[in-house]
Amino acid sequence: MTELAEKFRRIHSTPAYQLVAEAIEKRILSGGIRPGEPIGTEAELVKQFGVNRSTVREGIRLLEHDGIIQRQSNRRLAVSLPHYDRLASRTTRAMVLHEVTFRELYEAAMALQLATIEGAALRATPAMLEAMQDNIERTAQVLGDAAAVAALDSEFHAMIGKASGNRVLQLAREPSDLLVYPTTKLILSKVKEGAPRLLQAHRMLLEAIRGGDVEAGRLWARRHLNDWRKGFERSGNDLDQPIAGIYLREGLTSPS
Amino acid sequence: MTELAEKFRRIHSTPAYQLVAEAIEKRILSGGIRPGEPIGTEAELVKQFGVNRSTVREGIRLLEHDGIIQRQSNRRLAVSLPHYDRLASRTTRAMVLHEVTFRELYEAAMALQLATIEGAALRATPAMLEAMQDNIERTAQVLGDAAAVAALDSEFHAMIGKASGNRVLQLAREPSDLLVYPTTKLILSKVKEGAPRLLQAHRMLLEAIRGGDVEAGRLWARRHLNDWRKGFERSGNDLDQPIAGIYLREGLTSPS
DNA sequence: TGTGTCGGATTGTCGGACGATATTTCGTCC
DNA sequence: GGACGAAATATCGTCCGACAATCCGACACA
Repeated sequence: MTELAEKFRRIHSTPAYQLVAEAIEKRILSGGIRPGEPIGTEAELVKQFGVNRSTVREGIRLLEHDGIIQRQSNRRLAVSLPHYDRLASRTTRAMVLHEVTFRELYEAAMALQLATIEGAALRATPAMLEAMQDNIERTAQVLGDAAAVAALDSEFHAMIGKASGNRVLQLAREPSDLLVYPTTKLILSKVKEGAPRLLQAHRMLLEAIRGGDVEAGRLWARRHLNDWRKGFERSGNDLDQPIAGIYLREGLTSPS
Repeated sequence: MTELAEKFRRIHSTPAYQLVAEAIEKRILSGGIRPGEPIGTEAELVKQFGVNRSTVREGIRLLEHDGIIQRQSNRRLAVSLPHYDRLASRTTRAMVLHEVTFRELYEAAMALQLATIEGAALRATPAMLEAMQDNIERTAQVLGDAAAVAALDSEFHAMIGKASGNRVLQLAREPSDLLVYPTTKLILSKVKEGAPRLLQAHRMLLEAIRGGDVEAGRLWARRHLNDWRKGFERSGNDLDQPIAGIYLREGLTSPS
């Protein structure tokens, strides 16, 4: 090959449907259309952009998929706030495909939990505390049922996330949670003393949050997650295995 | 209306294009088709699913948008690993729409930075260290240019992320980084002593990582981010303002 | 070996169409 | 005049068929 004196930028023509999506997205992000406001029917967009309806449809599908627009009961399109679940499940998918290991998950979850607990201890509202208390009571009543306890555990941690009052943290945590807590069911069904320990940890966490005791919160969060790790290993799993296997076995969590 | 004794679950037929997307996605996630392998042409998918090409196209657009399939030079569709940037920019977008505040960002970034530094101190490879050293030297040479320093700062932190060897952490961090570091430019151009302090922090961080000194790493990461916060406030901004404003003013970072 | 040409395959875009639903309009009846 | 129900309308999901642009591979040619 002869050496190129001047390198040319790679030619890249953007297809029309992407331009449509980007145009709408830009308008939304810049605040031109606020969440809840209608975005116009397909026919109107066809007229405005001067492209075929098929093209418009391919474009809006992308935004719809991202959750920044939504069809309301009218069937008309309206701007909406993307819900966390949606993003989390995407990220989770990426993690599966990238074959990240449980160790990576554990490490990240630890950092995020500690920060979340801290936020919750400082900012939890009485209503949140009450909801968590309720969750704990329900957990106590189904202590023998691994699946039920796992589900309540997941709910409990989601509550802490909400109570932290930090949506960035919540957004960062959710994908990991989506992977960590499903394995809890697996662990609880194999490790007998798991459920009582989990309940005890939840109780102490709530107490710490209620008292605004950051240090106690961090301590128990650490213990709680370490319990998870020990249980994970004791139930015959290796922290360095990729998450894909278990994740698939447990079934995909597809939020509609 | 007569009262319904039994409430029926709301009927909800999933549109065909979504079914197409889900079917392909499931096959990919379960490992049926590995990254790099072709997925078939549109015509083939039309035959297999028994729906119209328009419908197939709407379906594959979604997966293509998520980055789990890609068109290769053949124009044929192939499975691919979703790149982090793509997810990060989605998440960033969500943060803007949800009007999260800089304080939330700061808090989350702090937790994630500390964890990342820790991982990097334990696992950074010589090649990564060298790249970081190079970044520092380049930074020293453009110390007067706020934009250049900010870009190199962003690069430096991306390197730490990679060096941490924890992809979950990286995935969690990237969206915050995408929002924190752009504001660095703003800060550096208003706070004179910012650039030298930033450089100093980078030097100490690298030293800590090189020496595997976790505590020093955490210390300097904390200082570094606190500098960012102080600079942010000193340049006339309020931590409790939503990120939307500045983010838009600085322009959208649209990858690809 | 490197270059022009041709045919087939595939995609991006288009125009038009139909049935199913939800919304609106409007006439009827009290 | 207002409530009610039916008809007209709007909108979406899906389908069909079509065309140009582009890419790939093969083949001839220098």
